[in-house]
Amino acid sequence: MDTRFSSAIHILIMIAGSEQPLTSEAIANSVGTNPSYIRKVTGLLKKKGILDSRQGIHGFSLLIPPEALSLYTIYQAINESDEFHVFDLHQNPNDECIVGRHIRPVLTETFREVEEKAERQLRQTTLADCMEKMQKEIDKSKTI
Amino acid sequence: MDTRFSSAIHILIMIAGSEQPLTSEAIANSVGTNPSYIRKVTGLLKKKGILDSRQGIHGFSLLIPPEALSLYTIYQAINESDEFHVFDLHQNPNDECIVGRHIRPVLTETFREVEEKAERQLRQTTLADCMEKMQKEIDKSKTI
DNA sequence: ATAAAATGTAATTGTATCAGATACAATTAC
DNA sequence: GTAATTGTATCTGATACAATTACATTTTAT
Repeated sequence: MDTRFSSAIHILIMIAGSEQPLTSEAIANSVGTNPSYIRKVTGLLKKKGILDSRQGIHGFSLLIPPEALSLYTIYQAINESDEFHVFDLHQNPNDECIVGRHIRPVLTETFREVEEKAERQLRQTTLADCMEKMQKEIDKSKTI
Repeated sequence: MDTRFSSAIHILIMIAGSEQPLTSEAIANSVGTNPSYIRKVTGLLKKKGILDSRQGIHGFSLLIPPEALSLYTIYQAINESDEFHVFDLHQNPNDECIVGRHIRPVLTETFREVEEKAERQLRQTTLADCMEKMQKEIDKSKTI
């Protein structure tokens, strides 16, 4: 199970919503994992210019405003890829068979049509949208 | 890499397009894998009522017309799940932290919105659509 | 009936990937 | 200079998929 994307959103919501600087240990405590894992994920986000951090006593800071940070950008950072793929193609279709010879472009195009729909939704959802949803959840829990 | 969905579509195009009965060995030859793997995949498709097969000399036969067989149905069969999931949630967010306490519904809802877009496209794409695309590929290769 | 052919199924191995954990070097703030 | 914290590498355990092998079961053909 790959939960890095899920964890990344959690991490970014924390960083975006905190006034005082957070340590990887504090974040790990909330995410429910260990500090090293947090650093691994923040390292990926840093590579993409999403956040900044420095060694020593410092903490993490967002470089992109939540309203401008799409989930797609986060996903790309985590997967270290500019392409968004949900489905994998089988690798050795046999060219000697007519189906094996022509299946690749069929699947590539068909899968792309599906992935494109998901990608569009990821592009138009921002970290701010997630933070807004979370605020509603918090409000909801208070009134009950 | 999970290529069962990709393989399943390949298998079903072959079965749908063949006049004479196919063996798992013949299918395996085209997909580029081994007969046992084909039987594992066809076994899943059979469970869902997508195709039929019998031991002995028989072959495989489609039970659902290609025009009525959506990729979503195939995906469900392969993954043995009625739910369509692209993203996994991290498992141990800490309830003692306000973010950890409320992150689950936020991510569940956000991911569902993305998955729903992909799901819709999978539902409205049929095996017949894939076969049509393949015919176009075949025609294209003939004219060149 | 018997043999051949084919699927059904289980078990094993190889391989890749992810999460968890630990350790330590590098860097910064005080 | 010291303490705190990130950066990074490594190791382990868990999980999942593909490939392979083997064999039981069932059906067809002769």
